[in-house]
Amino acid sequence: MDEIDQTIVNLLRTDGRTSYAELARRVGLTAPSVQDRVTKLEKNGIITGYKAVIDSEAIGLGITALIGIIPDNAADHRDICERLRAIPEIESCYFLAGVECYQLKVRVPKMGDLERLIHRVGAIPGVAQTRTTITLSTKWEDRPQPVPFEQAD
Amino acid sequence: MDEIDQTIVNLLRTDGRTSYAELARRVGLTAPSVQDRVTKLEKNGIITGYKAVIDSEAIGLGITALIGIIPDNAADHRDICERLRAIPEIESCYFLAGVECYQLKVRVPKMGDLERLIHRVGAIPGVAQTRTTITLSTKWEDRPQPVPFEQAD
DNA sequence: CTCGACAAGTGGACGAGATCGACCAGACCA
DNA sequence: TGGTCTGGTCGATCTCGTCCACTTGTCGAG
Repeated sequence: MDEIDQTIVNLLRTDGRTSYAELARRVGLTAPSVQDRVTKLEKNGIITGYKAVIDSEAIGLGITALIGIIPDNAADHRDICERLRAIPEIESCYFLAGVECYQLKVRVPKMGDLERLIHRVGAIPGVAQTRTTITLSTKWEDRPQPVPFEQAD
Repeated sequence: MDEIDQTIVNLLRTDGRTSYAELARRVGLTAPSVQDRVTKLEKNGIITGYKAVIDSEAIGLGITALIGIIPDNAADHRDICERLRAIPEIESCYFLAGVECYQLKVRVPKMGDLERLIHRVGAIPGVAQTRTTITLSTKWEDRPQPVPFEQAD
C-alpha cells in the first residue's frame, strides 16, 4: 500500500468504472502493472467491490428512515442480526455502543411500508423497543474521504 | 424505466464494473443498445455514479461514529450544512425530523481524531449540542435492495 | 563479491470489448 | 398513407484487457 496504491484507490472510489488504461496514465505506469496492483488490492480485501450509485427516489424508494433498536436483557444478538439481515429494506446495520444497540438505515416506497417494517422489526424476539426517525433530506451520502496515511499491508 | 432497465440497474448495483457486453448477454440485447440504455439512465439521474467499495479499516479509518446534532433556535441551516460539508471526515449527512435535526456518519483513524472532530462540529454556530455514538461493528452497509416496482421516468 | 530468488515493471501480441454510423422495424399520429 | 420517433441490430474500427516473456533492482546466503 504505497502512494500509487492510494492514488488508485482514490480514483476508483470516485469513479469505479475508470479503465486500467486510464488509471495507468494517471499514475504513470502501464496497464498491466496497474491491473496487477488492483488485483492485489482486491485480494487483500482493501477493495471489496464496485457499485453503481443509484438515486433511491428515482427508483421508487422515496422514504429513508433511521431505526434505533433497544434490546431486552435476554437478547440473542446472533439471532437478532440474522433476522435483520433477512429484511431487504435494511440497507445498513450498525452495532452501537449505547442504549440503542443497533441502528438501521432503511428505504421504502411509501409510509405504509415503513409502518409495516417497524412492526416487523419490533416483533423480533429480543427487541424491546424501536425508535424511528424519518430523514427529511439526504444532504450527502457515502462521500469518499481520501486515504489518510501510509498504512501497513 | 422498464424491466430491462431494472435488471441493468440491479446488475450494476451489485457489480459496477460489469461490461456492456456482459450486461447485454444477461438481458438478451446487444452491447450498443445496453450502452444506450445505461447512458440514458445516467443522464436521467437514476445512475449517479460508480464507486469502488473500500474496507475503511484497511485504509486506516478504523473508527466509525454517528453524531447527532441538536440545533439552537437561531440555527441557520444553510450555513450549518455548508460548514459540515467542509469537513471531509463526514461521509454522510442526513437532515432529520426530530430533536436531533442532523445525523452524521463519520470515520476517523483514532479516538483523538474523533474527539477533535466532535469539538469542531460542536463549535459550529447554531449547534447547541451533539450526541455521539461509537459503532462497535458494521454488520453491513449500503446493501443494494432490488428495484421495487415499475417507476415513471 | 557473486549468485539466486523474488518483487515489480515493461513491451508486445492477441482476443474481447467499446463505440460509431448506417440501417431496420414497429408505434403513433396527423 | 406517409412521416417521424423510438429502440433495436449489424458491421467496422479502435481501444482496452489480458497473458506471457523479458528486464531491472533488491536482498540475503554462501
